[in-house]
Amino acid sequence: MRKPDNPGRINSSGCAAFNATAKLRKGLWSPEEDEKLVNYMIRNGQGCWSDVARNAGLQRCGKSCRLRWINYLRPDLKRGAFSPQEEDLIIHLHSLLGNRWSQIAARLPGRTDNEIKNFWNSTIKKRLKNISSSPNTSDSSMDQPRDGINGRLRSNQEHNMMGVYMNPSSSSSALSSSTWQLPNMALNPMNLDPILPILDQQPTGIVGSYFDVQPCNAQGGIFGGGNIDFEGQFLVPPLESVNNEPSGKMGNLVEKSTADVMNNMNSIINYNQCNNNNNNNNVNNKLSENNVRIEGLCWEGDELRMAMGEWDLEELMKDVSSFPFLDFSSRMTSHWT
DNA sequence: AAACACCGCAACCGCTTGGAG
DNA sequence: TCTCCAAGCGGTTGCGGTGTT
Repeated sequence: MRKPDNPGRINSSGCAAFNATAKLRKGLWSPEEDEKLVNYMIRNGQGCWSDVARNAGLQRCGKSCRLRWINYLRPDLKRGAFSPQEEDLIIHLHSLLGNRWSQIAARLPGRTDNEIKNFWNSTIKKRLKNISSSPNTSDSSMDQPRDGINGRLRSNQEHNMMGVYMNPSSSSSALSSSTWQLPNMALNPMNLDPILPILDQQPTGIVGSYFDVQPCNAQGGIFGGGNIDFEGQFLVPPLESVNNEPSGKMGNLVEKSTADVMNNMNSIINYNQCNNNNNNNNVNNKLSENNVRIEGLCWEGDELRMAMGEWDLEELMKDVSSFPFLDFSSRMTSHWT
């Protein structure tokens, strides 16, 4: 926390528009200031933040008001500790999005980017660091995702394409497990995620893409195949910004069947790199037989690229051979028989 | 009980982006 | 095209609380 500055102190931050004419407060907000801001927002709603600060009678810059409202006073904020499900989701999303806290926060209703950022830096990062501090994972930097087996730092491209830090124990607190491994990724439409209710809050009512991940075995054989135990889960609700974009610009959002999801994913990862077509067919057939359906948001080609924030998938796919965990087919068959 | 170390988190800072004129 | 400004974002700071010695 910061000590409230003298009210007379000239603001030297980014609130340039006010500096010349007003002496602005900095530091912690008093209850009176909070009350003024809340009352104003309730009465007038959000407008230009400079006007909010002025009209609410606050000696604060608009930027400060905005932050206070967004991070603390907003009525729809969820308070209290992060649930294990939220932890899981944050970790999964961070593995995909990196430090795009606002993007992550957009998928966690009631949580702010600041809150998630703090939570990550103080709690999750530390736990991951502890996990990675085994003899084989001595590198201390946790800003990059790492291979849970040998501690090798992965490139951002690898990072973006994989779900890292997957939790083998499913919905329990993700990082409480000492057996964290990189996932072998596989689709599992059968296993509904306890996080799913979060998605009900998506404005369109469309449920987001849902993929499951397969934890690697405890012996470190992440690419070893073998029996599949679908436990770890992986969920990426859609970006609201994507939802709101007109079709044609950001891509259409389409509800698709599980088989379609499979096909999309296969095309996305340039499935030609994977050899076992029989297994792939086997999986798709199995999905079709069971008439299983994922209420999924899917993006194809450019659509997916846009949805993933302009990442160059072709670039990402260049090294697809270095992502054996993306080979769904060779690890799924035993589960479906 | 006091001193110290560590941690969590509210708030700040500086930069980028996008819209308006 | 350029400038200005508001909004948004991610990184950083530093205080108060808590745990440890």
